[in-house]
Amino acid sequence: MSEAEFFKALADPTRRAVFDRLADGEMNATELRQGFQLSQPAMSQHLGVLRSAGLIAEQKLGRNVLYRINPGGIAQMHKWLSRYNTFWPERVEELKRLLKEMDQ
Amino acid sequence: MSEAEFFKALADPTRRAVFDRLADGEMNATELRQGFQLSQPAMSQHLGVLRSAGLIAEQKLGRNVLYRINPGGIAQMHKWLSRYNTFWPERVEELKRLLKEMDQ
DNA sequence: GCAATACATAAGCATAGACTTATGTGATTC
DNA sequence: GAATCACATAAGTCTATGCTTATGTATTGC
Repeated sequence: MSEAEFFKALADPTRRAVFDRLADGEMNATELRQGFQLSQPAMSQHLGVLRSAGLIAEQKLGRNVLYRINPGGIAQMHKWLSRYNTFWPERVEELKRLLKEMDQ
Repeated sequence: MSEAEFFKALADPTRRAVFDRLADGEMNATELRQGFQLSQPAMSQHLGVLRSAGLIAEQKLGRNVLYRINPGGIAQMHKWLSRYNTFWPERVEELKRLLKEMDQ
């Protein structure tokens, strides 16, 4: 996993959609493929890229493989972004929003 | 500027380096090219991509064009990332850090 | 154990993208 | 106003990438 590999991984719209779908809950490759007009190998390759980038994690369960979001990947992105915090004027508003959200 | 075009724009290591360099202060294309082993058109094309993605802004000054980071691009990235805040365990720590930083 | 299932891997193809050289365009300098 | 400067744009090349079909490899069910 390189420094900012997640950019290349998420540059593809299909992989973004997969990632987004996994955000709703862990899933195996076959379930993930529902709704996508994609061959099984294509999905497998996409999952491989997301995994190499550290964005998702996998867990073998029998002949199935369960995929889920890897929180570390999210943290990586936040870390990268934090370098540019000074350029983020909405920062204070966002903080307020997050804090309010956390109080619920 | 599409939904998440910034991913494709920053998927390229050269463009990330350019973006990073602009974070230190606004610069024109010729100054930006210093230290990069790149032809002038290549740099111009990279800047075009970053601009289309909404990551940088440009300002014509005579025959020079001054480039700078577009804060809106940073905000866009944060907005995209915020969808996955629930997967970010370091979130609370990060918030604390930001708040402490803001107090200074 | 044999067929089926759930995946990964291999190989090939077609398009996208990053680069080059060549050229165009507007601003400056003399 | 002619040369120069600071860029953008055009066109072509080469590699990366996303897809396909074909095949390999565990695991499960009967």
